[in-house]
Amino acid sequence: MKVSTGIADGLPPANVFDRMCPSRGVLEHVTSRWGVLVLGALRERGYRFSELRRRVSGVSEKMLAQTLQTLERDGFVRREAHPVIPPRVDYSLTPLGREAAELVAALAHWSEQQVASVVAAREEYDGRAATA
Amino acid sequence: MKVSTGIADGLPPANVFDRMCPSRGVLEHVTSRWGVLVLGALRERGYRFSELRRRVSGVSEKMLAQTLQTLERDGFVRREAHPVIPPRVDYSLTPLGREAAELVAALAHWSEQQVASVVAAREEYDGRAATA
DNA sequence: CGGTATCCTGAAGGATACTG
DNA sequence: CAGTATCCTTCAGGATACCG
Repeated sequence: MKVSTGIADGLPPANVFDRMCPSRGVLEHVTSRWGVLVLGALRERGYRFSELRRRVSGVSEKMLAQTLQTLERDGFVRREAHPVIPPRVDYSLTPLGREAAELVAALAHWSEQQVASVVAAREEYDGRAATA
Repeated sequence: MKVSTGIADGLPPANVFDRMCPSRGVLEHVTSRWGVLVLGALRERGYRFSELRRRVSGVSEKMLAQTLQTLERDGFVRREAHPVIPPRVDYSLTPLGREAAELVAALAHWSEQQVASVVAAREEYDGRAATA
């Protein structure tokens, strides 16, 4: 255990982005690589930790835990730990988290709609670049 | 100059995210650290390179150039180089880019609105964490 | 099961110098 | 002015091992 980087010791951020406007940090969290995917999954229903791990393909335990902690700390995700054996922890969206998830989903949905246009634009660009 | 990493040689992406759904790449670009800020600035009006550099505080020449190239390649930004001395290059949004900018701005705006709630949630969380 | 702790690497990105 | 080239640092994040 090294000294503290800030926040809750050893936990997620405390990075350089924090020097920018604070809303930027919020944006960072919800649009982060795993943030979008976790919010996207939780938009449908609540999930347990390992359900999420399978649902969000490719995420490591570490990053899932970290992402969930960040989103929980920001008030977007509610964590319910059931004191049973084996342990069972449920994650779901708070009302605030649902708003975030809807906005992110809108952006993600738009991205899917426009992906063809973007690919076309890229080919046109690459074509010009090669010719030039 | 090393071998090619893919795209237009030495240029921006070709990263691991590309293995995910392609719309993910689009999302990445528009929500990237400098992507949001550049789109945000260009939403108001067109800018020249060094105007943008001053407008988007903290961005390095390298990252601004890279961000603009990525956004241009995706078809979000139009680049107009005027063959004069000294050189003059204008950047502006394409219609597609404007759509992206509006959605990102919506998310950014929401983040600003909710920043107080988020900070409150964080303090509550940190308080519980410290007590526990 | 649901995590945490540690180590390590690859990629993002800043600083600086140079160019058409 | 509007970039490109190069070097170098920082850090997100994967692999692995371990714990309540």
